[in-house]
Amino acid sequence: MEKNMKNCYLKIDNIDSFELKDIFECGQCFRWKKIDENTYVGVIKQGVVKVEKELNTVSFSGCMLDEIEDFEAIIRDYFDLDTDYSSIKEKLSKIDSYMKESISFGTGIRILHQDLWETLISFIISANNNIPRIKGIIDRIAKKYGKKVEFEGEEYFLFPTVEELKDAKVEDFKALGTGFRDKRLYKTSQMVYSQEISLTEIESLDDTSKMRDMLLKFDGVGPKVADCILLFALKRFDVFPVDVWVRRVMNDLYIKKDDESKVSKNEILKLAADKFGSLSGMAQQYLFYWRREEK
DNA sequence: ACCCAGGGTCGTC
DNA sequence: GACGACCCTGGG
Repeated sequence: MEKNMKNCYLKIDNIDSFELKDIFECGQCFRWKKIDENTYVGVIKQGVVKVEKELNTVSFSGCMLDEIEDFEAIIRDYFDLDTDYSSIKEKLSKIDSYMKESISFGTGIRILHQDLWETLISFIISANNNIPRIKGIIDRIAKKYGKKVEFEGEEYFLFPTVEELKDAKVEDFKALGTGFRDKRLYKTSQMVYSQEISLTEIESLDDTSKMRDMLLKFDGVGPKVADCILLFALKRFDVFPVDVWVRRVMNDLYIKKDDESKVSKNEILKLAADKFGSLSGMAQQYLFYWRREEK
């Protein structure tokens, strides 16, 4: 282990609504790896974390930056442990039988509270892309620019800080296999570094639509990516990111047009707002995961 | 070998 | 406000 890292450990008993597969494979995050059914290892902002679940007990073993003071606080925040998912699921289940079924499928989902900078870059990469490739690109960025951490005999790389990524040029991004997203990643990195748009300021806002307006100023951030950032990094549970899968599931279940590409986004958003209201983001994750995983 | 789609966005008309 | 282009990779 490196000198400026330290080992941390936390065990939580009687945990509710917490299934590893549901949390890590519902499409919200890209840096968690399955070791076996009961074990995942991932890289978060402050270090490498191994999560193991046995019955209703979850343990977290971390190799974390020395500067962190409260491992438990970091874990509780990242895994959204202070939100009552039982009551959310209960409310959503009452809406209709489709919600009930999607929730019973993804009953252990939690919306992670991920780092804003990392989420911004990750979801710019996600545009017109598939999940395995997105993961590969992020891994290569981390390996080239991020800090190396050794944990249980394996090498991991933290996602690079703004400072660590500021010298990456368009060609550097291109060389990592980002394709046409190279310019967007470069521009956005520069905008963040120069504080042309301040991430700290975005985080300090409480109005969701003002946050969205600021996010939309970054190159490569359109409505869908902005909503994903709002949901996965800024804990705005009222947003409803619409992608091909969500369009598909919403059309199949509720709108029922012959050609799903003819369904307007506004139609979907209106329906979601009416049905799910302030819990739209949660509903979106259950539906997305259900539709993608369930054949 | 060929075609298609993937957690969309951008530039142009 | 609609429409095509876009890097690359895996799967049919």
